[in-house]
This record gives sequence, structure tokens and C-alpha cells, in this order.
Amino acid sequence: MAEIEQTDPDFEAARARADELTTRILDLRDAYYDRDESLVSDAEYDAMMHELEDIERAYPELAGQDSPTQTVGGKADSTLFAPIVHAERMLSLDNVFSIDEFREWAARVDRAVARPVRWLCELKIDGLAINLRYERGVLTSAATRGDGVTGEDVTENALRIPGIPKRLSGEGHPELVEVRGEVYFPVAAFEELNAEQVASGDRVFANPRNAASGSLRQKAEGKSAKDLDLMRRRLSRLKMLVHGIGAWPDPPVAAQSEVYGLLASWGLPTSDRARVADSIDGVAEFIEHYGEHRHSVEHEIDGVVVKVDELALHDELGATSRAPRWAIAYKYPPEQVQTKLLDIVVSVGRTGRATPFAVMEPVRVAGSVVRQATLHNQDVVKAKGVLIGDTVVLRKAGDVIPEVLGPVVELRDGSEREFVMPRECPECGAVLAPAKEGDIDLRCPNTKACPAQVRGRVEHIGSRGALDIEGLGEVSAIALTPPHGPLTTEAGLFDLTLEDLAMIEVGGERPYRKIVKQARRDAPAEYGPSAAAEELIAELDKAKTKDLWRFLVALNIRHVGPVAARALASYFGSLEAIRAASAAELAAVDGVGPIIAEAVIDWFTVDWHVEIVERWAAAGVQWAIEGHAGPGGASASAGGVLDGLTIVVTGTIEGFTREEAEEAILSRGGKAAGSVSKKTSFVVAGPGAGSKLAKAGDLGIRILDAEEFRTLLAEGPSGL
DNA sequence: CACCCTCGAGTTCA
DNA sequence: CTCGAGGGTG
Repeated sequence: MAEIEQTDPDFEAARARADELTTRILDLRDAYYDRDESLVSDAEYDAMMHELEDIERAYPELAGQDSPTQTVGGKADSTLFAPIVHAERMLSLDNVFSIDEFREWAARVDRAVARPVRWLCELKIDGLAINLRYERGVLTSAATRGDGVTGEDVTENALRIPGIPKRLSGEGHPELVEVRGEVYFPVAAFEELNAEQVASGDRVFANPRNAASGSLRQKAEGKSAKDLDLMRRRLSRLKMLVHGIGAWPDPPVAAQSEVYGLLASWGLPTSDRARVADSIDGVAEFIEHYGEHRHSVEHEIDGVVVKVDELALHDELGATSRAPRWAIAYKYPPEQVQTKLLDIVVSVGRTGRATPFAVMEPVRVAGSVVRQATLHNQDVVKAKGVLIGDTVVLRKAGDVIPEVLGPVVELRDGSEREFVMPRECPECGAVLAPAKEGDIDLRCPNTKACPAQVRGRVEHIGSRGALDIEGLGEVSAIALTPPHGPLTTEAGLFDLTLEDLAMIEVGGERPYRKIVKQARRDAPAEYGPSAAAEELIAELDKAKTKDLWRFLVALNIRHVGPVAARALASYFGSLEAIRAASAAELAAVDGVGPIIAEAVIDWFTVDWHVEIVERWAAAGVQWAIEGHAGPGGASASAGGVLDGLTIVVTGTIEGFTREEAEEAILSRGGKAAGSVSKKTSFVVAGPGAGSKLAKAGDLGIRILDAEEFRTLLAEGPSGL
């Protein structure tokens, strides 16, 4: 900031006028965003802005970054969601899941520093992380966390959140400061919002975090006045609490807890539930207290964040590439709730397995509304001892998959009845039977024609691990197969025409056709294929040239998934060679044993299976790897830089999709494994990495970020 | 034969 | 994510 000596009287007058305009414009802007009041007409506002811009053009030194012409508000909506690079990386936190794990972590910190540690305990809000950038005390941008390096610009919407100050009050703001906080929907406001959504027939949000995230991502562009008003009302119900600050070389305070005092004095909202504990026991007490009183707080809590309070120790302890070493997130155990078991229904999957699942009164567990949960098989139903009509205990295993734990026996009133596994397939009526003697699972034997199985197989063909066909998912699988569509088996998949699709009717709708011409309102309409129909046909055509292994997966051979299929494909090179192979020859492939070999041979003995191969071939499928030398021939792993290495990918890796990352590993001779074990050579981890990362840490396996992964791919392990 | 590693399958929700 | 089971190894 070079201060230029200016004594020119014109300049002084301009400066005074600019200051006046700036104050006025910012006041108007506050009124507009905070209270939805337009105190002057748009034209008057624009005139003021133009005058200010003119002055700044004449005297560029007046056009500081805190000028309204440079800052936010009134910016075009199109800047919404544009990428914003955070001035300083937003780290995530490592997790612990029990008090014992927490004690271990705390003990490590204690050992690492030479003096007694004070711990700052805060509630971990289940919301959306946000980064607010203030330049000379004026809000210049608001961004989501994104991958920690780059987030999405949500400034326009953040301005509408009441708790976010557009200007900091008080004194001593740094030139540039990034304030980190959490945007959330208070539980009460969230329930209100959902009630309104129901009343207006809109979809309800599963949890406050999704509501917050959805609200922040709304676009004003193209909305009617009424919808705009709704959108603003939603944003005005959001709240924010700050919980940190980006780089600040010389803070005027010595402890994180004091930072909050300072931030509060600037007008930023801070939590009044943070506590400093002098001992690890004190922290444990805090954790226990809120474990029992999770629901007495106005927002949802998914844990407790414990930070080393003294700022000097933050520098001393430092950070890993993804998380600081001076803070940890304690995650509460998965929440358990009670709900009513309305019914136990049986569904049939693509392999014909009949799976009973619980249909429950919808209930919120650990952040989302659950209405169904699998019960695996009839033995599990018995083992859990649940009766239809029971009140049951439900939880989310690993916070994701709903699981029925068991009945609350004392709440029974005698009206409950036992679940009886049906003898017949609920979809096609065939008599269910175990696949082989002694199997617990019952299967529908009507493999070829059972609608549930055909539907399941078609969906599977389109899935990511098989042919990865866009536009062929669950919904289209239902549409394409009986009773709606023409595919009595998957053999006809590649023979589908636009005309076939146009005939399909699901629930009174015809999803694959649209009106192309209609002379008058009452005249008969002319129909043509919809965009979805064109896309599906094009994608099917594109799929015909995909790799052999994908087609093997698409055939739905038992036990043959992506891994076994890749092994078979690269060993034999063509479907013909696989078909000709004996059980012993098949079992010679690494990863294939007698059971898989038998399953492959059995598959080819069924007429309608062979028909699939023939009709797909007639439609243009190659069933071979070009230039493959034949059985035992070219193996994919000849001399890659990753030969002999097993690599596990977890989280999102910048620059790669999961598939691309795995492909990159395989194509260089490495093995892309799904889980971490002693045999794992490296774990490549990005944002969103879960338990695999922790496991890698336990086993002392080297963890690579996206950058190091690239090096590994280019140069092999010696390059690291 | 006992173990550990993997894979495959089913599953939930935004 | 978790379960069950196949495959491979010691």
C-alpha cells in the first residue's frame, strides 16, 4: 500500500465524495440484503455506483479493495459457484471414535510438547463448512470448502445469511483474513422448512445439512418473484458459527479461545458452548455431557472438536498434508432410534436371491430419513427376533447403512405377528428353493423370465462396473423390461430401436417419446423420440466397443465381477477361448479357482445364455481383445513401473475419477485393491477418505496425495 | 487345514 | 459398509 502524498484540493474533494458514496452504498446494500428493503430506486443506486466508479477512474488510488465497486453485492448471478482458491488451504480433521482413541491421541500430543496442554472443546456442527474472506474488514467473498484448496463461490447467497457480517466491526482487522465457519440450519427451522415443503408439495430434505447445502446452492437466475422470495426466506433462516481463522502471522492473542473473543468483538457469531479443559478428563466430561444432550442444542451435532488451545503449540505441532496435528474430531457413535416395523417384504435381486427387508415408519437416524433396511435372509429375521408390528431399534452401521438391531420386547401388545418366508417368488410366483443343499438363501429358479431378475440383470449391465452405459440405470431397467418394456431377456438389449422405446409406458407416462408437432390443440399430435431415447440408443451403440472384461461382467456369470473378469479376459483374450477352456485351464488363471471355473462352464451350458452371446455378436459386439495372442498370451502386466505393487485408492483424487485412477494402476502392471491390508504397498488418499486411511496409518503404509500418485505413475516407486 | 486377503453381492440416500 | 464365501498361502 504505497501512500502517495496528495495535497491537490480536487483530490481532497474527490476523496470526501468517494467516502460519502461508499458509506451510503454499503448502508443501502445492508438494508437490501439484510432486511430486503430497497431504500432507493435501482436507478438511483446505479447512479451512485457510476459516480463512484468515475471518481475511481480519475483517481485510481481511491479504488481500494474495500470499495463497493471492488467488493461483492450486486455482482452478476453468474459468478455463483465459480471456483475460488482459498488463500490458505482448508484442512480437515482426523477422527477418533471412542474416548480411548481420544486419550491415545491426547497422550501423543502431551508427549510431543514440553508443557501442560489446555484443551479447547467445541461442538462439531453438522453443517456446511464456509470460508469468508475479509479484506480491510469488508467481506469480499464466501466460498464452500470444496476439496480444501478450491471451493465454490457462494458469496451472493451468503450475503443473505443474517449472521454473516458484510463489514467487521471493532478494530484491528488484518489486511486480509479468512474466517472459517459452519453454515447450518437450526433443527427447529429445518423442521419448519420441511413442513412447508410438504405443504407446497415440494421434496423434503433428509437432514439439516442437506437443507443448508441445498439452500446455499440455489440460483436466483430465472426464478419468478415468488420463488425468489422463497429462496431468500430460506437463506435468511440459515445460521453460521465461526470456528477458525486462516493464516494470521502475528495474532494479538495467545490462545484459540481468545481468538474467538476477538472474532466476536468483530461482530462474527461464535458459539457460547466452547469450553477450555485443563485435563483430558475434563475433555471426556465435555464429550459425555453432549453425548447425552445432543438434542438440546439448536443445531445437529455429529461430534466434538478438541483443539490445543495455545496458539504457539499449533506451530510446534504442525500439520500433515490433510489435517492439523493440534486438533481432532471425536465422532459420536451411530445414533440409535426406535421406530415401528410395519412389514417385512421380500425382494428378488438380479441373481434371484430372495431378500427380506424391513419396511418401517420413516424415521431420522444419524442424519437421514430411513424407511427400509435389509434383513439379509430368513435366519437373520429369526435371529434378530423381530415380529411385524414390533417397535424396533434401528441404527446406521458405519453411519451409512441402516440396520435393524432388534425388537423392543416390552412394547409388544400381542398384535405382532411372525414373518413367514414366502414359498413363492413375489414377482413371478415360481417356487423358491435353495441353490444347493444346505444353503440358507432361497432363490427364484425362474432365472430367465422372472421380471425381477431380468430387470436386475439389465440394470447391472448398465452399471459402472460392467458396461457403464449412461442412461441405463434403475429407472430405465424398469422401463425396458416386463411388464413395461420389450426385453424379456437381455439378449435383445442391443437390438432395441427408437420405435421399441416409443412404445414403452410406465405409470401412464411414455418416457421415451415426445410431441414433435401438433397443428391445433385438439388435433392429433405427432410423436418422435425423446432426448432420453436418442441418448440411450447412442450410448448402447457406443458400448459395443468396450473392453472384453466389461462384457464378461455384463453376462452376469456367478462370482465373475470386475476383478475375475479382467483376469479371465487378459489371460484368454476372447470369449471363444474362455468358452473352449476346461475347468483346469480356467482355474490356472490367478484369482480363479475351481468354483469360479465351474460357474463359467455351467453358464455356457444354458441355451438362452448362449443366445445372449450370439445376438450381441450379431449386433456388433467383438467378444475379443484385438491383437491378443490367445490363451496364456499377452498378459497386461508386462514390465510396468508398478509391477508387483498393490495400491489402494480412497477418497477423491484430484484429476482422476476412481475408475481412471484404478485404470492407471492396472495399465502399469500394478494391482488396484479395494481394501487395505499388510500386502498393500501404497494408499492413495484424497479428500473424503474414510476408514482405509486410518487402517493404512495403523499398518504404517505410506500414504500418497494426488501429486505423489502422479509421480508414482510416471516414475514408479523409485521416484518418490 | 487354518488363516488372511479379496471379491462379489446386496443395500441406502442425496 | 458389511457380510459371506472363494482363493491362495504357509
